[in-house]
Amino acid sequence: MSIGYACLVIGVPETNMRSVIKKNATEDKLMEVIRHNLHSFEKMVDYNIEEGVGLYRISSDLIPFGSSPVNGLRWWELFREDFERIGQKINQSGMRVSFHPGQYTVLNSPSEDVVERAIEDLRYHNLMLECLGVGYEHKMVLHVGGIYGDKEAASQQFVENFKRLDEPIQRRLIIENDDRLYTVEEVLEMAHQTGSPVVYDNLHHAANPTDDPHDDVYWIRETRKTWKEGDGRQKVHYSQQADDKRVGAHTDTIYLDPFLEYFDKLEDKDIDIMLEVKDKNLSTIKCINATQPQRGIQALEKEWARYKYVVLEHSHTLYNEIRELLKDKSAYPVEEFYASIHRALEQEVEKGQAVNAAQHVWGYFKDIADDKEVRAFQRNLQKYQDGNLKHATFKRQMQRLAEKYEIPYLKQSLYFEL
DNA sequence: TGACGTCAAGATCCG
DNA sequence: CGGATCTTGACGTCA
Repeated sequence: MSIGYACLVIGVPETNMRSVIKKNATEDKLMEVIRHNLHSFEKMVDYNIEEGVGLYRISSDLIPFGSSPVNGLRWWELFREDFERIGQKINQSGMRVSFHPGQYTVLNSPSEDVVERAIEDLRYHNLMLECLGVGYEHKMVLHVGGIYGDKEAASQQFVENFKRLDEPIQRRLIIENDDRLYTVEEVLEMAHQTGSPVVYDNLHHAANPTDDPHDDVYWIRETRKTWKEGDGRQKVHYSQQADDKRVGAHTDTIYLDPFLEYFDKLEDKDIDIMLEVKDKNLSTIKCINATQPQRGIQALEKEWARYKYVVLEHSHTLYNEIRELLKDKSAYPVEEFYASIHRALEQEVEKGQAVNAAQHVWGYFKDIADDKEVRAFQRNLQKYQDGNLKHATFKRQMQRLAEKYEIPYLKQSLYFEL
């Protein structure tokens, strides 16, 4: 069983992705951005290995205009060594990677041009997986596409166009129920014709249910049957409904109570769960820790190192409570730990508390900062207290110092991210 | 024609 | 001039 996240990571240095707009897409610029993005990708893979994250979705934007004539670079040759090196890390660690071409890759479109570009886009994604040298259990997830006034005909069109894909791409492709058009039942019907495994997305199902009501357990059981030898473990997407947003919009973070309820009900734990959530790796580590008590209190202490200053800033009371909670080294109070962090983050940041936290952080610099930096900090602190400097700006100044003085403990702190 | 989703680039504003 | 903040891009479908 693995739990994973999509594309981006929070609070890990050197993992940002860059992009290029069409009018600036010169060869030089494309080379530079691809090199940068591959470096970031490798750092994310390293992070995943370090943290024991076994499932990861790679960003489709890794190669800008990867499937478009705008990018004429033979990137698969130019960066062959990078792909191979990263692929080896993936294979050696047992990590499973995937791609999820977006809502604009539409295989069943009535427009031949759109279909051709969708095929080209899938080739691009598949080529990256081949460059990495990963097996066919590393998949590409696709939505079915549009309806165009006749769902039955559009479904048949999907099946027809599927046949046009190269054989390796057919083997990689898996299809997912979406939140508006194709229900899991309809996707299963197509999957029976194409032989594709089906990814069950619980929130899409809630937003776009089948006529006959069935629960997640039922649909996970049904979609499991589409996963065959060589496809790897069954994969599902999991997310939670944000109360204050439209139906189908997911929460910013995964709430452990409903997640654990979902998890406990899973009939077969031999499954990979891709979380779709704004806080990405943060929820992933939380859910991994919550389902793997054998990780021990060290796992929570490691988490605490990242969260402590942002918690302190929100609530001194909860900061102290969590410190108490972690004192018993034989216990594993994972649910209380994350519940307290969540409660803290929900609280408004009060100025006095923010100043207190900032002074804790400043402690890392006070002996190494030069006079100019010391004066700047004191000036900013005063300005912030007087209401003349935004909280975020004040913190960004300190983040710069953390980067300049290469302080690992602060560079990985969520104090600068949440 | 806007909404949908996403995030960084580009553009512009400000001190 | 550098940094902060706002707008655009890139994609296809549907209402």
